[in-house]
Amino acid sequence: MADVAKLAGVSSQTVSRVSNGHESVIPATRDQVLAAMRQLGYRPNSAARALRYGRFNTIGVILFSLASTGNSRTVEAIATHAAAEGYAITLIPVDVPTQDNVLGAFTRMGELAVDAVIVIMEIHLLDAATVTLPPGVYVVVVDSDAGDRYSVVDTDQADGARQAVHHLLGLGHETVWHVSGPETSFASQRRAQAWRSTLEAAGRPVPEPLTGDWSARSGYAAGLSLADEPGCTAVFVANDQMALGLLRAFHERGRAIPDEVSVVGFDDIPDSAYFPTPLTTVRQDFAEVGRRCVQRVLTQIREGQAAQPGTDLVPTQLLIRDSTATAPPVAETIAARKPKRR
Amino acid sequence: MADVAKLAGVSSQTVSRVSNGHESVIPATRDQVLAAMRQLGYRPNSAARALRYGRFNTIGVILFSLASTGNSRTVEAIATHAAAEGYAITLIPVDVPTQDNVLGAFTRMGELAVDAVIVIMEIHLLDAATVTLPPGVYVVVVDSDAGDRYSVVDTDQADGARQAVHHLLGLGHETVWHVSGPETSFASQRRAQAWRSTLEAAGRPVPEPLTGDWSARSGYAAGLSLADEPGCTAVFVANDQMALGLLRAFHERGRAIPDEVSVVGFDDIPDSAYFPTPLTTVRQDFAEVGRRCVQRVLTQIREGQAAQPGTDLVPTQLLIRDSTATAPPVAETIAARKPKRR
DNA sequence: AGACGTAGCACGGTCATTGAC
DNA sequence: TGTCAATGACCGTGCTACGTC
Repeated sequence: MADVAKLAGVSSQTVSRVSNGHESVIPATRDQVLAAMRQLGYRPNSAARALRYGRFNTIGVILFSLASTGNSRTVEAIATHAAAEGYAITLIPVDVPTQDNVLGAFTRMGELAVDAVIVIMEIHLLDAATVTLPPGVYVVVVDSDAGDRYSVVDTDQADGARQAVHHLLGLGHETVWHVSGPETSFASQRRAQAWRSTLEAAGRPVPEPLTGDWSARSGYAAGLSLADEPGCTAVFVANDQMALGLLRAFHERGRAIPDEVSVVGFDDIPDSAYFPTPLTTVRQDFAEVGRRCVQRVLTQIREGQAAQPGTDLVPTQLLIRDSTATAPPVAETIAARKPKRR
Repeated sequence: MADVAKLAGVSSQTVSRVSNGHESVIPATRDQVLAAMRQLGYRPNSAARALRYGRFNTIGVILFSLASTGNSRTVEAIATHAAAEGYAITLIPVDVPTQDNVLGAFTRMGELAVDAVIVIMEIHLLDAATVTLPPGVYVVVVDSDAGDRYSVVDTDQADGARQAVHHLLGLGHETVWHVSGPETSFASQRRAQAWRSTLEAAGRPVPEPLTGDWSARSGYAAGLSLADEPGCTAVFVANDQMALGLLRAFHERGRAIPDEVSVVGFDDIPDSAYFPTPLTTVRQDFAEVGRRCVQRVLTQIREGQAAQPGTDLVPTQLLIRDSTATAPPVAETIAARKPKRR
């Protein structure tokens, strides 16, 4: 900075005023300073600034994986909105979700230059780690049921599942099968719970759910099982990728979609409209989730105090495409299917 | 720090010694200090540290979008490897790839607390922005042909495309059609060039390529066109998502895969093994790309000087699944197809 | 001599104060 | 009165140099 001041023939004071947009600098002087900055390739040292102001203008994001569409789209939205507010995003990946690694991430986070943290993970792994969270760092959690302790933003998983099941029951299906995500996922749990309670509320039988791991591979495996299940005419799959695998399994086993079996997914990934059968699915608004996370975090930073615990639910929307149709007559279903088995 | 010192009954000197792992501290004292740190939730101020050391232990990543599988997987690998080396990742998203926005990203980057930058984008937009890159910040570029000016890491796009075309020609296909990505993408350009030159080297006719935008939607549109193309028995699609759309278009038009038409994709996204026809595709090792980026960046930081310009190519691998097969006899192709048109 | 305290400086920028033109 | 120079305190940490027991 002293160099810039010397080159511009002013004091370092004036350089500081210029770089912070202070008003009481005459335009001619300002231009001179700016020219000197450009010439010397000067950039204000953000560490010094942060040290002075006590803020880093950075938000940390802790997550397990960017591999899922949901996470990467949420992170993108967070990064975009944070950037618009002058905040940068620091990613802290936790590759294997063990207690130790999560603790490590928080410890590292504690040493990092962040003003707040957005956590995208299952909250039960967060529990034990909580104590090590440095005070004064604000937290917003995504994909969690910890609304009683944290500020939580999430998709309204339950309502999405409810819409899916209602849609299928409304088409005349006796009941709805379910392929869930992994048991460790709260999103998966909430979708499964809502599926179950909606069926129970309608007085329908509740079939044993199948468990997948979000991957197309696991959806394919589930599909092979369900194709042999008598009376299965409707399936609610907990995400679109598993639905892709399931569609293929049903196709291989000669089960026509949607004529014999209706399928509903979850997420609305861009590809789902181009699955072999365009998929009826529950749309998640990841961008909105990201936006609200940033908004909540910034509110806390600006007000200087933690937000009230509570859950902010982003609505979902059922997109009806071609993978769902009126239920076939019961007798026909079982009779028609049997001969088709290898 | 003074608080910790007071609580532990030592001087701030000793606290500093403990937190930096200095040797001449007796274990008993060290434990006392550590206990005080835990009790007070003390974390060393990284701004002050950065100010002292002149390093931030942070790498910036500039990118357009996390939406594509490739980008998000590369970023994840970067974040993981950087974390293993004690570096954090700061994301700088550029939502709309205009010259202005890229310039803005670099300006912001200049003010950010980063020691180096990894740029994931088409390099021609980088050209004009280059001048504003602050000196002393090291750069590694992904997905670019700027190996003459920058340190570049990239998938060996050309070899991947060559493998795909050779595979199809080896199956007896007269020639290979191509659905490319957007013209603005260098990855797309290189795949298309290699496709063309491989055909030319083999003395085969080069059909007019179709242009998509990486989306399944655009692949579907291209598929509808190609289904009407006489003599089209083999298609090399520039990514898997477009291949998904293309498969559906071909299916709708009654073109059997792989019996009538063979299809090869690019990327090997996890879903591609569960497409309606399991896709033969060129596997990209995104994790390795990310790893090498971090390695290159850290080498520069540690040696304190920019790397020699040059391109580091990560090999690809052709995965043969079920979407490719021996070419049908020429006469049969055209004859068999015609009646199937609506 | 080993373990630890005290003091002072440096890192780079911001801001308040004082005073000059 | 407005614009700017000069000076020094300050942010939190790390390190050197010395001192003490």
